[in-house]
Amino acid sequence: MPRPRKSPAKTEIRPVDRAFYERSPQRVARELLGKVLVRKTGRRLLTGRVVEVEAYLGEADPAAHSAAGRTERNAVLFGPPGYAYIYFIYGNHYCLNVSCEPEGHAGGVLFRALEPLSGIEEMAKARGVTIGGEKDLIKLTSGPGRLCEAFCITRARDNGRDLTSPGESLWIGDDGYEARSVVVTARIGITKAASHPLRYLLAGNRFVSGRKNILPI
DNA sequence: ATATCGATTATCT
DNA sequence: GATAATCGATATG
Repeated sequence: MPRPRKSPAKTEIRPVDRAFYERSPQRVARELLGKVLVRKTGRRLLTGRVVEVEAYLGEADPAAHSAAGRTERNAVLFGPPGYAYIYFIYGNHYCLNVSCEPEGHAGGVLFRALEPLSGIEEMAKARGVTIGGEKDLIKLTSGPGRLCEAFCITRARDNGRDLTSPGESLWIGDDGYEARSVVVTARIGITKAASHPLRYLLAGNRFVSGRKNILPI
C-alpha cells in the first residue's frame, strides 16, 4: 500500500533492541548515527538525532575507562549491552555512553553530538542559553557535556539505565532516518591511543562538535 | 579565525 | 596528590 507523500505530523520512533548493542563498539557506533535519543520528563518529550559518536573498545583500549579493569565507576561497561554508562569529568560535566558487547565484555559508545529535533525550549532552559539564531541552536547539544546538560542526564539519575525501553525516561529509538555519508576520524580529547579511527560523524552535519573536521581517515 | 587557560571534583595511584 | 572521553571565556592575528 502506498505511503503518504508527506511525512506524518508525528513520526513513530521504535526502540532499538538489545541485540543491536551486543556487538563491537565500532559497529554499534557506526549504526547509531541517525538514531534518536529520547528523554521523557513529565509530559515533555526531548528528542535529538545522533550525529557524532565515538567507540571505546574495552580492556584492550588504553583510552577506554575499562582499560584497567572493572571498578565501581565503570561496572556498567562490563555488564549487559544497551545500558547507560555515565561518568563525571573535569569537575563539571557528565558524558553519556551506551554499553556494548555481550555481558562480561567491556565496550561502549560515547554520544558526542545530537541534532535537536523536539523540546528545544526545554533544552535551552536546561543549558541556560537563549535561542537567537542558528549558532545558539548548535550550542545546545554539540558536545558530550552539552548534550547531557540539555537532556538533564546525570550519573545519579541515569547511570545503569536500560536504554532499550520506551518505558524508561531515557532511551534510544529509530525513526527510519538513514545515515548517508559517514566520516570516520580520530577520537577527540584523549591522549592515549589518540590516532585510532574510532570517531564517527554524519558528513557535513552542522551539529557535530569540535573544530572543522579533524583529520578524516 | 585559532590558541590557550581556568574551573572544579569523582576517581584512582 | 594527580588526573581527566569538557566547556566557556579571554587573548591574539
